[in-house]
Amino acid sequence: MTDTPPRTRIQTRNRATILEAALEVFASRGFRGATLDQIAQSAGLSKPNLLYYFRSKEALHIAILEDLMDLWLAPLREMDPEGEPREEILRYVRRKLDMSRNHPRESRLFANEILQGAPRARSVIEGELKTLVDDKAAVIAAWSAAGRIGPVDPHHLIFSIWALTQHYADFEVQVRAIMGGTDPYPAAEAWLDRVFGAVLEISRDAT
Amino acid sequence: MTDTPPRTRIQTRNRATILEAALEVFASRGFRGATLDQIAQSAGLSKPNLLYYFRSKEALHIAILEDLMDLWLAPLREMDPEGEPREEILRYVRRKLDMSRNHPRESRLFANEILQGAPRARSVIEGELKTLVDDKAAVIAAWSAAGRIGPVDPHHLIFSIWALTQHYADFEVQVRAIMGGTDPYPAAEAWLDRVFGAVLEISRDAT
DNA sequence: CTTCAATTTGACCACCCGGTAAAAATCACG
DNA sequence: CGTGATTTTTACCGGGTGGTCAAATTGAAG
Repeated sequence: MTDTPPRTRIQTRNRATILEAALEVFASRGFRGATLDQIAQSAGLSKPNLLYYFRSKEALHIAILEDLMDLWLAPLREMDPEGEPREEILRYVRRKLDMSRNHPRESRLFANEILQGAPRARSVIEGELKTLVDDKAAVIAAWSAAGRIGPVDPHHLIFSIWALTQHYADFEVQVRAIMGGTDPYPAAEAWLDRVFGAVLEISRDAT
Repeated sequence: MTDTPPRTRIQTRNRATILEAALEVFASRGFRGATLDQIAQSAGLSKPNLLYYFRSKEALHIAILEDLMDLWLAPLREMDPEGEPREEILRYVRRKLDMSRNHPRESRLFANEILQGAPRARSVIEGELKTLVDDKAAVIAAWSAAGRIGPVDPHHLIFSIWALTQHYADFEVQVRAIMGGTDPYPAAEAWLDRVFGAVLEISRDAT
């Protein structure tokens, strides 16, 4: 599974440079749209030299995807079953929105992969991701059943958080075209707080 | 601007077949990822024959995009300033979710285009789309100011509707991986009703 | 300075892909 | 059936792209 990790300083440095460059190019052009020449040039290396570090374009893309998943799932992992439900969920929303703001390329790369049918990430999604989501969905369901938050469909709540937060990164061009020069994130943060605040509210006509 | 419309029966039939095939392929592989051979084969034509109907790959993609926009914007256009605010918005949500359900390929094609920075749709987005959105946002803002719905940020409300509904089409692979074999749409419909119902609710601590 | 391994380069290749040209086949119509 | 326009096919091309290979260069260590 895990091949021998990079050894020398040159290896670690160059692998990092390549991954950074590849993230940029893959995110903005998609897998097929990206070329090894572009990535190599953006990394300041020659194409054969790049291929010395990563066996193939595919291997490079997979490496990025693997690096990505930890970062990507961290906010959901941090959701604490022992915490205050409403606060935990709202924090997750904020952390996820921060991801869109601070890592838009990662978001777009991931979106690209899913859009194409997840040809290279399918196993992670059906495995690690699904497990984590089911796990946290159970937590949320318990909170809901205990009346500590309003009645929610846990899975669809999670989908909503993903959709709403990632939208600002994935559809950035559209958002910016409509909002003009303004930075959308401050308003988005307030808005998402309001949306999920309202959804988690315990129904007023409860006893 | 508009070139001479198709004349003969063969033209209309074949153009339609090609557009259908191209929608399929572009949606699932992206612009760069799609090949003319795939599209031609999927349409049951030879590549040169396809190029007899559309001058280039780019022209074909643009033609699809143009066809798409009317369909895509129809639900928002239908939002009636004279209608009952809450009902109008909730209907828009439902219509948009129906779009994801019945036209997932169109949704993914569009998502692909935006993700890549809207190289071929930029003008439509900055023009037609922005105008429409600003228009409807003003309507929503008026409703909100009149106290007929809760206080909302109209633009971000619209973004939220787009994000939540399109998510089920664009990230279908992920949704299905997590939900298993179940059709997500029935639950999604109920959930989105609940989400936007809660958001539009007039604050309980109003006088 | 030597020496061996790690790294980088330059030259190259086979394949794919968008697009063209021109001949061949088909169609519409009198 | 004849004829001119429309449609389809066959053969082809040039550029781009992922990937290879062997030689050259550089780095680490005694």
